[in-house]
Amino acid sequence: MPELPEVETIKRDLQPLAGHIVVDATVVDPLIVFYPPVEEFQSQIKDRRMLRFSRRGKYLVCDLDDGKALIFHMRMTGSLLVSRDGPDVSYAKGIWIRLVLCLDDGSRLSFADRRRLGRVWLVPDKQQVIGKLGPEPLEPDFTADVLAGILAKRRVPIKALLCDQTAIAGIGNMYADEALFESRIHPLTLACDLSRKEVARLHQAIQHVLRAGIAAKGASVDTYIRPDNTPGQAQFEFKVAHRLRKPCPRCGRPIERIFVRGRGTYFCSHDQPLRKHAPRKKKPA
DNA sequence: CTTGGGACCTGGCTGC
DNA sequence: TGCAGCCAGGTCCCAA
Repeated sequence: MPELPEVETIKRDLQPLAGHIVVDATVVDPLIVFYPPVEEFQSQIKDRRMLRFSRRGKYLVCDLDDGKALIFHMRMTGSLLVSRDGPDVSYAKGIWIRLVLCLDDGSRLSFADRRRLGRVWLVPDKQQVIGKLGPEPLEPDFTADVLAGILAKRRVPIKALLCDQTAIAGIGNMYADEALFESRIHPLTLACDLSRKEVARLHQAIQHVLRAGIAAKGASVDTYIRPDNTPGQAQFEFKVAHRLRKPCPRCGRPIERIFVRGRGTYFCSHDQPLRKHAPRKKKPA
């Protein structure tokens, strides 16, 4: 499940491809090309130079020399793979290649996606795709005050809000659970009920778990793999995510799993207690 | 504004 | 052993 640290790792791994030209494109599975229609996609991407790779939330953006942008979203099981010599990656066992871009140096950039939920766009204006995203949690302007502003008045479980891409970009199920554990906040706490102290702790924790995830090159749970076909290591550092019934690193009690807005949520009910909602202030008459 | 459900997908897992 | 059915969760969309 590529989230911000995984997509950031992919982006960094793809930097060597910047400056290369797409000499041919093969859409193996038309389903993943969301825009434009497949024939147009294939003709429009051909002979374009890839200028630079960037990341916005969980989206990977490649600016092209004609002003358009090639955008990928991995959703649950997507990955980008670079192959230079040797057999085509599409022959590797357990890899589901949906799109292959052949580059001018003979290498290939392939989009693989087991569950076919991933998406690829080729658009003149990238804002069409990434325009509604919330702030980047690792940018300097994402301060504790900014986070407090996002949480204020939102009567939504904090876990759900952390995963809302229009509120904050890039956080998904795994890193939301990790950030809430680190800041000792129960996932069902309403966002508007968090104290100033808790918001400050959460802000710290969000940045810490994301940076740690990037440093470990992402978490290889399920199918996430780096473009060079090596796994990330962040899953070994998780304290609660995907650790059902394993001991809490703080208190030793078993990690539990509940559902918050339909999403499996791992946490420690002892270290992340649910306190009563703050009394709602009555408006002066 | 918020919640809930379904839809999209497939392979790994569970249970009979 | 085989097979049906459940489950994972990012995003969108519709209904209440």
